[in-house]
Formats: sequence, structure tokens, C-alpha cells
Amino acid sequence: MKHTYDYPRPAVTTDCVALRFSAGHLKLVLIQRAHKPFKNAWALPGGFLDMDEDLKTCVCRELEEETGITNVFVEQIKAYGTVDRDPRGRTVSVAFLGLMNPDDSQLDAGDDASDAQWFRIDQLPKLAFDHGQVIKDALALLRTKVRSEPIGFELLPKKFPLRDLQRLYEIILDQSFDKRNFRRRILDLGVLVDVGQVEKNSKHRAAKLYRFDRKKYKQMKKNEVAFKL
Amino acid sequence: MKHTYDYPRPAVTTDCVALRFSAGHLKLVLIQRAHKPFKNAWALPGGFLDMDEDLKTCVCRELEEETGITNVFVEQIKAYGTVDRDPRGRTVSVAFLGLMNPDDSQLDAGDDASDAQWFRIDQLPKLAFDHGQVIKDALALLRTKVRSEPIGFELLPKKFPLRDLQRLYEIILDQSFDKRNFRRRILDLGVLVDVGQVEKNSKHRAAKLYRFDRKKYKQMKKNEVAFKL
DNA sequence: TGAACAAGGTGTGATTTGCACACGAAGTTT
DNA sequence: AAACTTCGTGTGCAAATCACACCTTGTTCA
Repeated sequence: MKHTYDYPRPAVTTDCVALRFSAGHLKLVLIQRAHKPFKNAWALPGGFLDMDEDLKTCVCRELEEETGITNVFVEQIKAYGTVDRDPRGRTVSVAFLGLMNPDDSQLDAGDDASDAQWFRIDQLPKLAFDHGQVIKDALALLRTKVRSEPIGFELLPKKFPLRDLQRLYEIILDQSFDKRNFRRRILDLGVLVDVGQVEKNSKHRAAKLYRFDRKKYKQMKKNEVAFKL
Repeated sequence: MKHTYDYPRPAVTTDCVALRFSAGHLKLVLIQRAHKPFKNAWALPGGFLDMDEDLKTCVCRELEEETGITNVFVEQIKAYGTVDRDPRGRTVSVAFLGLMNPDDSQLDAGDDASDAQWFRIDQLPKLAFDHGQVIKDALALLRTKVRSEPIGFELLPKKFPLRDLQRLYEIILDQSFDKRNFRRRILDLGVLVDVGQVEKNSKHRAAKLYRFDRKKYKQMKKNEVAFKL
């Protein structure tokens, strides 16, 4: 069955820069291309928009179909639509940043049944299309947002020690923080609660676990108090 | 001539939130709809993406065609693609923020040959489609960007008194600043130069004129000095 | 022509915020 | 029990931010 229009239309796709914080590094899932343009290069997961789904729905569906990953926090980056971005024909792609929590450790060292693999963001392979630029923009967005919104927590398990939170921020922002100042600043925001447990299996003194309290955050916003790192 | 594809495709459009700073207010250009969906409501200028133009080219072209406005600084907001945003059929629209400088006072009190009109952003009429949300997002983007990048100057003439710059920031950010602190902060950034002239036609003591120096700004960025209001 | 008016332009001290910094406590290993 | 590793905590100094008032300049109008 064909679909016909009075004027030509570009294809609309979504792409996802899906990030995961693991072993002290930010990692990104990519898919190796098997076919013609950019054959063997690596590309962001993504695909065509269906007529009955929203952009967010589309990017989540494609991510699951291509990598098995579900349960991702997604946020739009922007649309990419230069004329020649795909040699096969005109496409406009809406890119999303996806953050997942390492609990569900779906596909870690590379589900080798699939052609999806995780790469450290500082060790990326050759990329297809304009995906290198998309990834740059995604990381820039992450850096900006993480300073003014509590999206860092999307990359951590529900319960986490402050050490991990600090390491995550250090990785994302590529700078180091003084431990005492970092802890004070984060705790003074008043959006973390001590869950009254400590980590298990630690080789040394066990750290207390905290969780992010979304209700306290909302209240904080209502009171016009800023989340500023 | 018809255009046929194997799978259905949404139409791709661009929309522009074109702002102008005039008489102490931010104003936005809108077009009154003459036809069916949202008849008589007001809509953002915009239209269909041609196959041989980039998104930015498209939004500038549509803005010129519908309002006569040229020479606009544009920056992408994001793509809007909910399934039911246009009752006539599936469309994905990429929205842009457009900032223009009041020198070229093209179409001020409403070029009445056209159906385009300027509205104060705090006095908007009934809006078509999801354009109310788009405008909200545009203003939020403007507020964010204006704090960390020198885009405010896009809304002023080349030469301007510091008073006008302060008023602009106060309007955009919806807060007032102490005159002395504001002037110190802006001048200490080192990106403004005194052009050695004063305003004409002022009813009282004439203010000195300044201009934004893009070269100094670039150098400032290179030296990793931040532009922070 | 000078008095009244309106807006322009300038500096200081008080408060707050940010930053650097070190050590005892807890738990594990040998 | 000694050695090791990581956890968790408070203070003082420097820098940045904020609040604040008056004289200057130019115009208008009596």
C-alpha cells in the first residue's frame, strides 16, 4: 500500500543518545550498521515515526526494539534537518537524550545476540550520519541541565551513596569537587533523604544510602528555591 | 504532480516565535487565520519545509513571506509532534525563536495590508494549535539563554544606551535590577564599548551609547571567562 | 537667564556566599 | 591488634554580591 501527497515530504525519524553510568564512566549505546551508507560505522538507535505515536513514544519504542532497553527518562534535544544529512533521502530527525538507571542492568557488557554495544563516551568509534554532532549536543544538554535540574538522579539507582553521586557529577561536568563542600551543598538542597541503610558488600566502611525525594523537590520549586549546583 | 512513499509520512513545518523589543515591551508577531481549523484565531508564522532547504532557511523564508520580516537571529527551540496537534493531519513542527533588532522597524503598528500583527507578550489573543505552549517554551528559552549568552543584544539596535539594555533584561527576566550594580556587572564583562556618542532627541540629559563587541566576546569565551548575568 | 525638572552617571561598606582545608571513626584484612 | 581503606564531619578566610544616595548634565519653561 502506497501513500501519496501533493508535495514531497521528508521522512521523520527519532534518534536516542541513551546514557548509562557504570563503573565510573558514562556509556552510550550504539548500533553497528550492516548496510550501505556508513556500512560498519556505528549509529544511534532510532527509526521512523509512526503516524499514531508521539515523538517520545517513538524514541522509546525504537530504543526498545533495537536494544531491549526500557524504562528510560527521555528529554528532547532538538531536531536535525540539514538537506544532506542522510544520503538516501531527505530526513528530519528529532534527537532525544535518554538516561537510565543502572539497576536494571539490561545489556551491560553487550548483549551479543544483538549488534548493540555500550561505549564509553570518551572512547567512541566512527559514527554514521551527523550522530557525532548529536552526541556532542546531547552531552552539552546534559551538562547544562544537571546544574539546574535534578536529572542526575536518573542515572543512579533509587538508593545510592553520596560518593557515587559526586563521582557522577564529576564525570558529567569533567571537574572535581571537594568532598565536604559537595556533600554540604547537595544535602543543603534538601531533596535527598537518608534511607537509614548502608551499602552492602563494601570492602571497607560502608556508606549511608540516600534517595532523591521528588516531593521535596517539587515543594522546593514551588517555594521558588533554585536547584543550583 | 504527486509524491508517493511506501509508508505514510507526517508533514514537516517550521514555526517562528519572532520577538521585538519596542516601547518597553516584548512583542510577538502573529497571523490571523482565515480558514477552518482555528478560524480567526492567531497563529505563529511558519509553513512547510521545502525539500531543498535546511530548517533554518525554511523558518526565515516563511517569516519573510508571511510578515516581510528579514534579518532575524534565529535559534531552534524544539520539535513539536503530538499526534493530534493539527486536526487536518499529522504534522511535526520545528519551532524557532527569532530575535530582531528594532532598527529596521519593519511592520510596527501592523502592516495592515497583511494580516500580521504585533502583540505584547503579556497581551496575547486566542492562539491556534499548540502555539500557546510553543510561545511559553520560547520565552523560557529566551530567559535561560539571556543569562548565559549575549543574545539580548539581538533585540537592541547596534548602538544603545545602558538604560535600554537594563529595561530589556528586566522585561525578559521579570525582575528589576539596581542601576549601579547592573551597569557595573555589564561593563565589567568587557564586551561593550562606548561608541563616543550620545542619544539624540532625548528630553533630558542624553545617555551615552554603547555597542556590543562580538570580537571581545569571542576572546572572552576563549579565555574561559563566563558571560553570566 | 536662571530655577525647576528629569534622567544620567558614579563608589563604599555590610552581608552573604564560596572555597580551601585535616582528622577521627568505622569497618575489613592479615 | 595493627594496618589499611573509605566514611563522615566544621571552621576560618577570601571573594562576590547586594543595598544604598547624591551630584552632574542637559532641557524646559517661567
